[in-house]
Amino acid sequence: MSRIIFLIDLDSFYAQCEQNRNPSLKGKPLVICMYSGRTETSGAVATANYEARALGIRSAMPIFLAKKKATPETVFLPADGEHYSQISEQAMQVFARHADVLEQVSIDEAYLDVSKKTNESFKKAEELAKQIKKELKQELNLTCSIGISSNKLVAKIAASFKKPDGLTIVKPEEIRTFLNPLKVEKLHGVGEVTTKKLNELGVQTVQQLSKFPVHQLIEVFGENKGKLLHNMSLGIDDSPVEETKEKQQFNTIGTLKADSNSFEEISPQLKDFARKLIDRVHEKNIFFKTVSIILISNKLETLTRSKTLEKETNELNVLLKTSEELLKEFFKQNPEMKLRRFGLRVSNFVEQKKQKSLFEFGN
DNA sequence: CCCTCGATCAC
DNA sequence: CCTCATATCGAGGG
Repeated sequence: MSRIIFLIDLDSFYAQCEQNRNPSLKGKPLVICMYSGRTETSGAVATANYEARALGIRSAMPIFLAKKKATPETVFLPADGEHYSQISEQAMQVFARHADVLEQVSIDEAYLDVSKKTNESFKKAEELAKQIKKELKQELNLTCSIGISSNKLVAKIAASFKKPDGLTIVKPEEIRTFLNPLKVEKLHGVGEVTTKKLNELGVQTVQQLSKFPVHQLIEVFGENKGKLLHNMSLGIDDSPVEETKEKQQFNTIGTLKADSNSFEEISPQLKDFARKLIDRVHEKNIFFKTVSIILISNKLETLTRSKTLEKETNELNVLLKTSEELLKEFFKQNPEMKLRRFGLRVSNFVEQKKQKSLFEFGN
């Protein structure tokens, strides 16, 4: 029962979208930015196209730093999320036509289980991947990178192996050889902190990780992550490609005009965010039980405070009152703490209670 | 098993 | 002086 899994990644997606609606941008370094609105250049890079990456500009980089690296012809544009979402939906529809199961993991990435469609043949899988690339180019003028293997873990790494417009196939018998020489940080879920800890244990490569005693990994990283690291090092990942599921939380966060420890100064933003979240709650016809405030200090520490309600709700007033209380209580405990950013979250969603029909009532 | 909160990851 | 949104884990306390 071997599977064939694709991970498809749309290349520097936001930049491609912008270049398609304004072809004069083609060939130039292009940087798509999330501006925080505090100063002219405060914010971060969302996407840099390959010409901009050649200048050393990377996503998540502060905009002012990107500007230092930019050449005169470099173009900076604000992100237009609405537009990218629309294009993303169309791309996902192309993928869906060719998948047994489609799991969208972000605006520009999706896993496809194509085991049945390809009759478990990697030869057919390669043809299918080329067909998807062709349709994506013809219909939306987009390029993508595709990784193919027998599980999600390896498909994901394979997709990053050659970019942009790449296609990398790793058959089951090639997995160990493919993974062994890679640095541990190539594994999904191994970021800066985990890499540092592993390096301190003398583990740099996936091969070294595979030889490291699993019980010791569990001691250092806990039950779940320890086992996960061990399995990943062996190329083992049985997690299924699952139809994209409903979100379990909504949050929205923004940067304050100036650092503040005043409830009154933050209140307007709180109200604005509460309305935004309630709109989404109503759209999806759901109820939430937990309200959180998200606080980021001027020292960039993240704090959260939350309250779980007695009863689920979808009311603006309840959200407002609860989050206001949380924020007031926070400042009472931490009067000196200046906040740079502030946000709200609703979570712990409950299925909407349907009215029992009269018919059901009697039974 | 539930709640709270911080940490980590990665888009 | 560094965006925004989501999921998952673990510890600590019920």
